[in-house]
Amino acid sequence: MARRRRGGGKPTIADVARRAGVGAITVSRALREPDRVSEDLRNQIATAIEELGYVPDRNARALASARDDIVAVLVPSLTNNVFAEVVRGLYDGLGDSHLQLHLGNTHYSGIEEERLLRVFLSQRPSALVVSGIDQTPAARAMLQKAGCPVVQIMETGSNPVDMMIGFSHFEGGRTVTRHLVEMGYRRIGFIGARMDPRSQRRMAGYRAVVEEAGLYDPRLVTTTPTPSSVSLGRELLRHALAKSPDLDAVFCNNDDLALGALFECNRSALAVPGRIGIAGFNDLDMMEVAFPSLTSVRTHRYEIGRRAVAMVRAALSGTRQPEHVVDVGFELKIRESTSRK
Amino acid sequence: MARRRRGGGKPTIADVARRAGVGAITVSRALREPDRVSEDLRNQIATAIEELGYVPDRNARALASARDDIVAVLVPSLTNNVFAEVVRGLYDGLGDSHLQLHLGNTHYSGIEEERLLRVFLSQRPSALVVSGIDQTPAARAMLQKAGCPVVQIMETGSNPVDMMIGFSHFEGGRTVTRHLVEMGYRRIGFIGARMDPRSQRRMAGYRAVVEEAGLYDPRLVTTTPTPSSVSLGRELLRHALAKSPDLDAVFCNNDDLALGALFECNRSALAVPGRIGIAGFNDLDMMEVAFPSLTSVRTHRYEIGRRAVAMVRAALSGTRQPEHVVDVGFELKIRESTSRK
DNA sequence: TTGTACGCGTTATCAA
DNA sequence: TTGATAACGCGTACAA
Repeated sequence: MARRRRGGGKPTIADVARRAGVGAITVSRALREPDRVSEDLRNQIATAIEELGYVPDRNARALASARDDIVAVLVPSLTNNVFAEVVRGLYDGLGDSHLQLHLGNTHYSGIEEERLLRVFLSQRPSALVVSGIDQTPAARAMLQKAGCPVVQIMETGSNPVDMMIGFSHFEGGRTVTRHLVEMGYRRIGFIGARMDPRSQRRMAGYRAVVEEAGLYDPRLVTTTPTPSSVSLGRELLRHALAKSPDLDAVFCNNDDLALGALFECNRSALAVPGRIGIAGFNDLDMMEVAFPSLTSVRTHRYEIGRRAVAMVRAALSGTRQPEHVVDVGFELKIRESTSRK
Repeated sequence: MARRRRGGGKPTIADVARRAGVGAITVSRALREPDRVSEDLRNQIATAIEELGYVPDRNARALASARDDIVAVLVPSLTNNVFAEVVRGLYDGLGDSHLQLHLGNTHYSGIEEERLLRVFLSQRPSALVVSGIDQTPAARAMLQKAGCPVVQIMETGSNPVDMMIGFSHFEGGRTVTRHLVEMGYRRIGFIGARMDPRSQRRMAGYRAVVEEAGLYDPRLVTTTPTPSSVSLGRELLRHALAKSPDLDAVFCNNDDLALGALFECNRSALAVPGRIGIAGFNDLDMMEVAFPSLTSVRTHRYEIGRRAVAMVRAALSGTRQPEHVVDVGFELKIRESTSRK
């Protein structure tokens, strides 16, 4: 009988208004700025909403107000513990703001990052959070004219699109390697998986130190583009030992590899840290618990997530902070796995 | 001079149309159904889009077409490896469809799930994917009248809101425990963290088996609402041993706990599996690599993600599959940690 | 193959 | 404090 609407027949703000005997705009206001609507009307409206089961349509709202409460986030991986914690930080940073996170997984691919950027941009997000500093030129261009705050996370560099928060992976790599040298290891290897830009910079840090110490030997380096895993750590260490039987320490590109390396040593009865020293990167929870406990570099990924959102919120509310690039640093955690007597 | 638009002055489809010398609708079509537009115009339009840097507005599109390509996904955690892999499966299941994932993290809270459901519903998603079968009554009601396909994942049960794909955690718990009994362990403990509904059902499976075998003893059970971690596994095993020094095996609620338990045994020189048998749940990559390798239950979370999206796509295209509830099962992986000679 | 008129549900603007 | 009206940018229906 009644003319059918195009949509699924869901109640609209007009239905609520009619039922509450007020204008549509008043309902709109009651929802967004309750203070500006008299208590009487507010109650009538609330009742009508309840009875009708009205749910506001975000699309219409975004269209009409030319704004949107979405923060689009691009990370290379969700499975990777490190980024999972960044995301946790981002969520927690939201607090009581009305912002919503929109997650995109680039799978460590610049092309995919570009594609997702296009998709997300079409949502007219309030802000953009992207990982790393190695965007493709096209992606960078899109970021530049996005017309909203942009935060690059997990790394620091000299050419921020807008804001930036992270740390230097190169310095991280240097720090662990220096520690290994100081502990007296001389045949210090590097094993790395995936070898994304950040991994490469950590490796560059490693190389800088061993070269400076006159300890560099290409046969000590074992990498693969394969994604990282504990089992891969085991394999890579085996390869490394096959190539250089006199290897006496390894800086593992990340903690999963380090754990795999430890298990391989256990299985082959190679004493850690006596025969072989092991160090990882990121300092996941398990590193401290392992036996022997594993040296690693603690990165502040949760904090990075939190503060990235804080930066976004500050920018959105106009109170943009003076420092657009913040380096949260890292912390070397020396443990049993590199402490030979 | 020119009247300013309300929006940020971003180019619209009308701008593109004007520049390309065609009607707006033709641009719209060129974007969505390129085949229905002559090649000439298509090229002109593409050029205009390029020059203007036009990005379509998804909000306007969703509003006008009363449809949306978003699949809203609610998971209890993103940090948890298990759900991270589910999400990976979901992404991969998308394939070449135009669907987009919208992720929400409920933090294992029914209240938060309710809140997010409301938020997501206001986006009028094309489909909904939620974790588990323990929604609050209010959440369940919202799901029921969502007016779109709904998939409950990671568990099976008898009252699907719509579709469902997962496995029985109760059976999973029974299977591991039975294995432990069969291997001759007699003082079989259970350690569990977080104790969300799925953990509880696994524990119920454990209890069913040990009771049947006349082996049940409440002092063998150690649980905590604290989120799971490797270090917590270590602590819980320590507590368990303090309470029951004769403990000879543990079914760990998940693999992180199992790894922590293993490290604690290593550290305390308790032979695994000789003195203590250890079994985990989920079968993460590291379980096979550990020394000794760790028995676990392989769950098909990636597959669950993939197939959940497949079910959504089928439902959306009308070719709804006959079976609305699918049980993908699990697989007991027997390894060194429970194989005493 | 292309275009015109109109509606989608909401909010901004301005007036009452 | 409240309301009428006109956008917001795009897609549908129908016509050309």
